[in-house]
Amino acid sequence: MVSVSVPQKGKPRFPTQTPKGSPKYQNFETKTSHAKRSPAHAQDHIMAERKRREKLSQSFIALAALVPGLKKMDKASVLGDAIEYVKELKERLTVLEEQSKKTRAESIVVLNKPDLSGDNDSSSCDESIDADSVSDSLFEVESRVSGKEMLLKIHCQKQRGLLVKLLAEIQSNHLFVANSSVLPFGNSILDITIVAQMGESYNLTTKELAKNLRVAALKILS
Amino acid sequence: MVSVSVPQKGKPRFPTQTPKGSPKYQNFETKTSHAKRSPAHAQDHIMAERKRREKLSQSFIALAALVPGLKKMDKASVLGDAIEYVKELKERLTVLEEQSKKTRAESIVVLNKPDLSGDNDSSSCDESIDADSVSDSLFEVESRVSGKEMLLKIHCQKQRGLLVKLLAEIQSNHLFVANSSVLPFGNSILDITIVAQMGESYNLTTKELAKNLRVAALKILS
DNA sequence: GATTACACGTGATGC
DNA sequence: TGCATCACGTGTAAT
Repeated sequence: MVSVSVPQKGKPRFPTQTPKGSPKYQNFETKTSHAKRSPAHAQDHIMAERKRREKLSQSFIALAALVPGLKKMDKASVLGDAIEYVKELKERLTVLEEQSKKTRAESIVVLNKPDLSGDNDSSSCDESIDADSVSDSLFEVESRVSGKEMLLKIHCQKQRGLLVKLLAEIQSNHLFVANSSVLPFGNSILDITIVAQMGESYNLTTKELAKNLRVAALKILS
Repeated sequence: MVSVSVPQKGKPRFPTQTPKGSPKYQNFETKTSHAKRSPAHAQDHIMAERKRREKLSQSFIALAALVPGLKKMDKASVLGDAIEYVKELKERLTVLEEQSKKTRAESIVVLNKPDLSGDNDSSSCDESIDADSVSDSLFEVESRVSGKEMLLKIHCQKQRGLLVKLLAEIQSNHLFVANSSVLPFGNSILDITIVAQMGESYNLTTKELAKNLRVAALKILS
């Protein structure tokens, strides 16, 4: 229950308006040791401090409004819960961002042609597959994701038994083939297009999947 | 209610440890109007207040540590920047969550065009598409040439009569279809792969061909 | 009564 | 010089 502070009569919890007129009379005669201050200055000081406090209180209220599930409206509780909330938000954000990286943003990966769109992955460009050994053999993988379906395009050299091998590898990666097309192109090229259902436990990046497929395809050539 | 304050010694900004030992002696003799308090109680009160303040200050520090790019360590600034930061985190989270929902559940994820503003209804059919989404409509063309064959890949929105229109356009561009595959992908995406023989008089660039195909496809939506 | 929390006035300090 | 910020002690409610 996030309730705003109830208006008090005697002592407002969060004073919306300052009293402004407080007829306080300083004890002007007791200048004990140090000449303290000019009365006008003292009043200015008081007012400034009031303003500062009110600003802080308003910020507290504003912060409390952003934190869901606040039980106590304590300053300490507001701060503490806000701290935990920020931590939680950060955590969720990093998780989601990581997940998003895996599926969406760079879900088009073309092997053997890294210079397709100039879109360079700065963070996880670690596994640069040794394209040297297979630079002569054509093998490109491209994938797109829509919902729980994946569209997989493989453009490669025609090899005997390649399709079965690829389909087996796909299935062992928790991708279940729903539709496929194999088009011969030229003399020695196959253009394979596959629509597959992504299993619940599928969690590979496109790059990882492409690597697996390529490795599977390379085993035939040995 | 002019409170007499005792002079303090140090003034730590964020006191890490409380002084604990302040030998303050109240003016016990002046019970002006109200018998104020027992001295021991007063000391307890002071200590409790100190503890509370320190707790708050520590929370301020902890909160400030979570907010990146903090310039001022003001209490007001910490609160204000924390508020803005929480808002920003929330915003980014909702955006990412929405995006994730769209990717996992249904709808279309347009690759290579991450900035989709069109919020399309997932359940409804694709017969009512306003002009805004038309211009952003997914339509990607990719072509490869091997000898006198062309491999043509078209990734686009599913439209009634689209395939015939495309094939007609292809043929009118001196490309003669030898093989074709049309795979539905998701609810409203078609992935078309075509192998065509390039006629003798074919002399278009890929870009021109893609443009012709796109224009032909757009005519259906009118 | 004891504990907790708050706003207030105030002196000190740094810019 | 002010001006802003701070921690402090204190009175006062509410729990």
